[in-house]
Amino acid sequence: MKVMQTAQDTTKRSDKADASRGRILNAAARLFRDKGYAGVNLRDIAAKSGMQAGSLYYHFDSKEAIVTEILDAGIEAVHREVKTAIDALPDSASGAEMIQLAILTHLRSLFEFNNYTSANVRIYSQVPPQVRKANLKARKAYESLWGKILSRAAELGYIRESVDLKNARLMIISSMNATLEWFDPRRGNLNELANDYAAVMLRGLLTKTRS
Amino acid sequence: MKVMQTAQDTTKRSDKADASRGRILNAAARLFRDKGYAGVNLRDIAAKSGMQAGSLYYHFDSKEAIVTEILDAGIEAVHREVKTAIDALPDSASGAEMIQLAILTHLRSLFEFNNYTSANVRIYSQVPPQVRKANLKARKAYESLWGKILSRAAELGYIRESVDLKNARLMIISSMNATLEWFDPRRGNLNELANDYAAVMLRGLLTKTRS
DNA sequence: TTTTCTACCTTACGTTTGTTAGATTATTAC
DNA sequence: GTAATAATCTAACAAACGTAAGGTAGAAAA
Repeated sequence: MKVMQTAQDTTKRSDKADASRGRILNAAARLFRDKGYAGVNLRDIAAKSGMQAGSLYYHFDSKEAIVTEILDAGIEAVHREVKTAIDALPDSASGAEMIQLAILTHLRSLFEFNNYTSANVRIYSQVPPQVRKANLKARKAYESLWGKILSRAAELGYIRESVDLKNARLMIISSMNATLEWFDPRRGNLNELANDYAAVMLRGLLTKTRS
Repeated sequence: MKVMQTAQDTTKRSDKADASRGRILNAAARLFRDKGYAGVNLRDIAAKSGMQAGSLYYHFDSKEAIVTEILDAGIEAVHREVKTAIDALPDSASGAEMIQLAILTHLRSLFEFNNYTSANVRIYSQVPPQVRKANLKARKAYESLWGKILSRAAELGYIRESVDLKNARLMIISSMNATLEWFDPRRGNLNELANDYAAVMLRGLLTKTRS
């Protein structure tokens, strides 16, 4: 199991310690996502990681340290994925294509790659203030990536002038995150969801004739 | 302070007990919304209600009983508000007008009327399974109201045929709920937010010429 | 005025919580 | 093979938790 490492964390560790850290983070991310920050205790995390609660402290300083790392990894993962996908697009890509691809990639990060991004979305508001503060820089950076995507599309004339880009950016991101509350990737098709989402965001619900 | 009463709860109580119950529910709803279900303890709720933790048990059987009542009241409030608003529209109203009004009213319930609806949105996924189950009927009923709104608009020809109405209903509701994560009604204008939201949902981001 | 009941307070219980320290086992270095 | 280090276990702690039981002040009823 390859371990996710945040940008700040460049500590060298043995393979075994790395694997254990990874199991702890994976287990904690899943639990946090499902039960909230305060709803999860260290004994549950330890049990799911195949160890005792006290052993967690060999790898982490505190519960806050665990959740801090998960929050950062969650944003960094979706940021990296979306940036990579967008950068790979040809210059000839339209604004609609850019936004559609960004939507698909963000949703994939939420549901497919790991639980870190979804855990971040779910528990960010419940976490102690200093933890939230530590995650803010990464969050702003990701929001800024969407700002660039939208403003590039706007410069090329793809976006209606009446649209407030600052609001639209937060609307899109938070709307996608909200799919966590109802969409089940085991029952529905993620690609179809992304298509439906992009269609509504880009073209709206209304017919053109009677709008 | 008038107390919100769920449909099931027809118990007669003295004015004083009613007022105390109301303070407890208001305090708990606010705290749950801000810190999550497990993140709030009964001593905090009691302190904000001007009493001691043990006294809560004169009014409620348990922490679960408190949160159950809050969740129900939250959905019932937004349901009632949206239904009242829609029913007051003239028959000549267009699909766009209906949906726009429903969006505005839902957002107002989230941010203005009380904290019950926002508490529901925030903590529903973290609450014990039996509490979630108890709230499910009210949730389904509210979703069904949106289903009616959208299908009526669709019958009248206002909605693009390619739009999946089942998905669209959940998309709209959860997207509005997601504004809780970033919109601050003390800094932004709620009516403008609702207008922006409705504009994107109904007409999308794209210009018509280059879509 | 006395009695009764309502709406609390006080205190305490058993459990669960995050965390620590020391003992113990597994792995690596020599 | 032995020593050293790394990784984990065991056991316990102090605090915080939901909850229960019995007491009390004030209002209402008699």
